[in-house]
Amino acid sequence: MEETTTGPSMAKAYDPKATEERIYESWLEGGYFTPEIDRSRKPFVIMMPPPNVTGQLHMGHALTAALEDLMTRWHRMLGDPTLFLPGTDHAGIATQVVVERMLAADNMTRQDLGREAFTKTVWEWVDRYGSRIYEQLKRLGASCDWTRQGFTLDEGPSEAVRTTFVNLYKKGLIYRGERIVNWCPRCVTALSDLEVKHREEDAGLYHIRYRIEGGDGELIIATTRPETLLADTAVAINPDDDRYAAFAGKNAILPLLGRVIPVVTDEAVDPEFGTGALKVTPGHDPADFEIGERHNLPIINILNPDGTMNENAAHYEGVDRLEVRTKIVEELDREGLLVKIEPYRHSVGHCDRCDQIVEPIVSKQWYMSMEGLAKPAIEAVESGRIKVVPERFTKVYYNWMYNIRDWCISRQLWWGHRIPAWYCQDCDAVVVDLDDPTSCDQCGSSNLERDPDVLDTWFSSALWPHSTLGWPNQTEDLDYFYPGSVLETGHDILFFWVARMIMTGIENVGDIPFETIYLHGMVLDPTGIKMSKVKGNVLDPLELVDIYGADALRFALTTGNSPGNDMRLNESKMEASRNFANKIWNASRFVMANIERSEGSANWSWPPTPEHLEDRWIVARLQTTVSNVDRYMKEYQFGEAQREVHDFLWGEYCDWYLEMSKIRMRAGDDSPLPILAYVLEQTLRLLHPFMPFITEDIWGKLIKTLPAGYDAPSALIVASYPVADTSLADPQAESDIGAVIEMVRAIRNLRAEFRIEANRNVEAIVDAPDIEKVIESESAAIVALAQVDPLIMASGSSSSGAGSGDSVSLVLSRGTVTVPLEGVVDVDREKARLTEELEQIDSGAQRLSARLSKADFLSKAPPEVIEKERTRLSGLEDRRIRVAETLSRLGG
RNA sequence: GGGGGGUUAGCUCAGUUGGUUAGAGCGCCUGUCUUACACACAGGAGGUCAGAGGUUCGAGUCCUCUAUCCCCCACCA
Repeated sequence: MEETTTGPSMAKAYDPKATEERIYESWLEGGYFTPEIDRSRKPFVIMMPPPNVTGQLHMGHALTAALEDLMTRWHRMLGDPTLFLPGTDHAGIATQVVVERMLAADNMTRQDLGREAFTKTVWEWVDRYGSRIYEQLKRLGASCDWTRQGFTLDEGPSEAVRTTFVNLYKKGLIYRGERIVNWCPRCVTALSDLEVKHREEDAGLYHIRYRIEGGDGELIIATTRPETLLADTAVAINPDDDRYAAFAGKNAILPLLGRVIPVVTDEAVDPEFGTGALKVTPGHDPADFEIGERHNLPIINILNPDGTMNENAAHYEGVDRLEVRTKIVEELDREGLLVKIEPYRHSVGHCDRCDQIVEPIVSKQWYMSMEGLAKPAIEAVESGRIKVVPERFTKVYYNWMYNIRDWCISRQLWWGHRIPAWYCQDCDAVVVDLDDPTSCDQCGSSNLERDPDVLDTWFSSALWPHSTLGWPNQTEDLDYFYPGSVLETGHDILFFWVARMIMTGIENVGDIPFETIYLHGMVLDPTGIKMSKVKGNVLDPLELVDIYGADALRFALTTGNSPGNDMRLNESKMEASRNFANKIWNASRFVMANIERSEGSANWSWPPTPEHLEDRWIVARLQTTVSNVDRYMKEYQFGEAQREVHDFLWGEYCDWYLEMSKIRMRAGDDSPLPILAYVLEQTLRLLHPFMPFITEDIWGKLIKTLPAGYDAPSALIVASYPVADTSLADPQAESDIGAVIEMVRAIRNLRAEFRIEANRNVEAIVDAPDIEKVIESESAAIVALAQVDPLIMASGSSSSGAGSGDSVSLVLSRGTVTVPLEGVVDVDREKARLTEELEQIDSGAQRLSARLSKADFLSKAPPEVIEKERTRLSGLEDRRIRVAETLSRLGG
């Protein structure tokens, strides 16, 4: 029997676990995630940044998914054909490192397995874990088109990679060159500049003696990497440095090895730094490499790929370079060649993936020439064809793009897209083609060997917006869905990914890949530190989903979210979000239980016409909310849009309208019910992009209770998003109910202040001539909500009650309410309170009248502002009179 | 060395064409298990919007400087 009052299938608290999976299944069954190509409509397209194929969902993914799904669902409800395309990245180094680690547990290396067996092992790994991240995205409610999911190593994207490589090679924009690169000795591969993270570290600045050949003097050089002296091929000084001018053109003798090396002069040497003399190591320092080129210096490489010294390092062969540093310093010291070691803090490059210190080495790698590609990509943003949200990141983008350097795209890995270049073993030809060549196109030899390297994993990511749609083939998808709408991602991969997509998109397809770039901030832990596995401060999104529900996690991630701004996530935000979900649940339970209790909805007209003042009020408030949400959504201010819905639902619908409706229904008037249902129905639509599961679940229950003529989809996900109806705006109702609310609050305030027992009603005398009718028509609400009994209108009574000292009056913006409280009012205290209020009114009025008497203000401020201020002032003056009257009645 | 961002209530943060007395959540204080919800309800305290100048009739919001924290980029050994 209790069930009839609480709804048959609704528990007292919302249970996400019992709901989410079932709802997601229903969406999949409905096929709502797959758009229908409709040439008459512009589609809304988001490509999800592909997570690592063997990865696990972390908070960054959760934020990405929440924001992207929010936009996707909103556009779907706006009626746009909507594509949210999911996919995964083979993540070259990252994945290879994981599998290598697994092998290491069995004391195996990838070399033990060999290339073929190793890649097979990685593929097994991918087969095993490749769908895990998809399952996790589904748990968050991401409404991705799973029929179009992609993987960077799939046939299509691979064809795109090869086509791009071949095209750019033939245009001369991809080339092979021997130059200095960042080398990770742990990953045993070259890295791009972006994959090197610089970090300040305390180290030493070693001052070493280099004797001049012929015994006439010495040069003392300062270095942070003394071990590289083994590869020195010169010493350099600034041409204008008088101190060392005598040494220019002479030879120095390399310490320990005794090699004779020239002393060269070069502008790059800063006389202010260290001693002003520089050891030149073209093989292991980028700046030195350039000096070497200018002076034709030989290049010596002293490192093996794994970071140990090679045969060029004499007696240090086989020893790791960091160990050599210690040893060589000892040796120099023994030989009297070490002058001193200064403590020195400088930035050291580390591998982005494994954090090992990277070493610059000279090696032959493949490069992509960037300047020409960057130009149209810069133009696309400058012209506004691509919009960046927030706008400030355009500056960061330009800075990088204008100073862009060629991109090292080859990696000495096995996991990835193998470079489609063959080297003829009988001549020096390089064959690059779409199809695997069988013979050399120069000499005809069939003795070809393929380049062993693979491409940087970001090469395939860069093609993502078009490779997933079928490019290089002219597919219907490519034609319809390209360019995409929004590229949403973290600002940390603006260069790695976003900039490169723009460049390759324009190059390959001839058009920008997306119209808007939305960059979100980082998710920080409760103390403001970026979450990272290494630091162990990660909150696991899936664990939070288990505890609070997916809706609560998504809602928490978009609470107060502002584009580009980092945000901290903590449990209290999760709780607040869960509580909000529960609030909706219970309000819905109330509405549905009452529909069931009454005769049902068969006789309702739909949508209902609000007639009662309260109904007109909540419907008008709904319109305001709808139009605010619409504005915020269009401006990508999702945090604000969400707050708008939250505040309306909790602060107006639940706190006031629902409470007011109870009073009418208790009196046997069920006319609020259609309005309750209607506003709830609209609010569920508004809220759906932010909390998809619970809104869909309630929707399914609610629409069953609506009248037969009700016409809307059975699934909220494809219902239309509310549009503000200006004919329902009602400033009068907003103002009138606003006055009623103010009055109820005033009386509650007095009750609390004077500790009136909960069950004791008070008498209230209302003096508000201009809204007397409103108060009378709302008397039932005031009586019930403020526990007033009786409610006396001052004009209709002798106002005798208001004359006694044992009463307290509150002056409101549109009237006065007086509550006689015999025996509880401290007259002196009350007088003090009123006096204080009078002072506040006076100071406010003074400020206002000062402003209003200024000629400048009157002549320069817009008329509506002046009018507003005038109204305010007259309001204050009214109040002042009423407060003063009350005070004088108390004998003050 | 360059660039960007932050500094608003005890805490975490909103506040986007400059315009009433600057908001929310959490926390705190006082009441209440009032038949939707104690994951709740009612009431309350709490802010010279980092500091100093400036522009303006009017500044949390625009400009300059200062302090402080964070992030990014950069081949100075």
